Amino acid sequence: MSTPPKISEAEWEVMKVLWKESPLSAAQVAAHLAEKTPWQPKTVKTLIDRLIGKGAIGFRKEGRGFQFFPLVEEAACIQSESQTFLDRLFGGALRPMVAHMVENKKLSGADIKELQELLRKHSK
Amino acid sequence: MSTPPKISEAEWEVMKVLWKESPLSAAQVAAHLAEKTPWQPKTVKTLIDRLIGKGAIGFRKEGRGFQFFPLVEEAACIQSESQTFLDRLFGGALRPMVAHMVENKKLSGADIKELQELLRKHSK
DNA sequence: AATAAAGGACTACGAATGTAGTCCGGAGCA
DNA sequence: TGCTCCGGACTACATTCGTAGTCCTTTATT
Repeated sequence: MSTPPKISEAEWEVMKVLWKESPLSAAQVAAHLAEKTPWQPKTVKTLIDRLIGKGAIGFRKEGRGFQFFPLVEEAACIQSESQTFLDRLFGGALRPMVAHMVENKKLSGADIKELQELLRKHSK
Repeated sequence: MSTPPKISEAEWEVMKVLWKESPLSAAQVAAHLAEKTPWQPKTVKTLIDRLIGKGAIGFRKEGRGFQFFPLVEEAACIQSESQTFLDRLFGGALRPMVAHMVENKKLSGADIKELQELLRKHSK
């Protein structure tokens, strides 16, 4: 898979809806987002159009309208966004970031155990 | 200091220079950035102007020119950027992000030890 | 069949961003 | 003392983003 396109903040919300459930019509996506945001259906449609332009989602004619679905994987997008973010704030250094986050966000005991497990596996 | 202003990607580079060493003249900042980026001095000056407008840096007249210095702390900026980022990509959940990063970025043994230490302290 | 409703295509428009350029005033040089 | 050059102030301009609106066509309804 090629590099995922740059997805803006608002567009990301659309992608999250489609990653959770697809294909969906524009109206359905708008309905999902209406629960979380104050966006008008037209706004959502614009975001969808732009995502199509970026190659992030695809569509097919289905009955009276179109159905939209992701063309890029969530994991790949997270990957590239995380990379950009890390480079920007920490020059790529993960440790100070995790330190910061561990201190400011609470983690469940299970989360911590999983992280410790991850670290143990990678410490060799 | 109140909430740090929103600092764009290019502006962030300027801040990093000033956090490392300040006060500096515009020309000095431009010189530092010239090593890392292809930006013209005028471009750097524009970024500095915008950062002043946002209240992120301050200045004082010093001899023939101005000296610039940060008004916001690096830690505070990192804090707020990290939060935005986490909310956007992970709905605020730290674990999947760290998992992703641990698997994709290599950490030094010392980094891992420090992280484990951090987690241990927070696991209670 | 005429009309109303639903959805897609195209247009809008201001703020932020990346990336400079122009013009002007003061400091130093000839 | 006039000219030149550095740095500061203001201006420029294409893109992207957020946030919609308008208009046209296709479909369902009476």
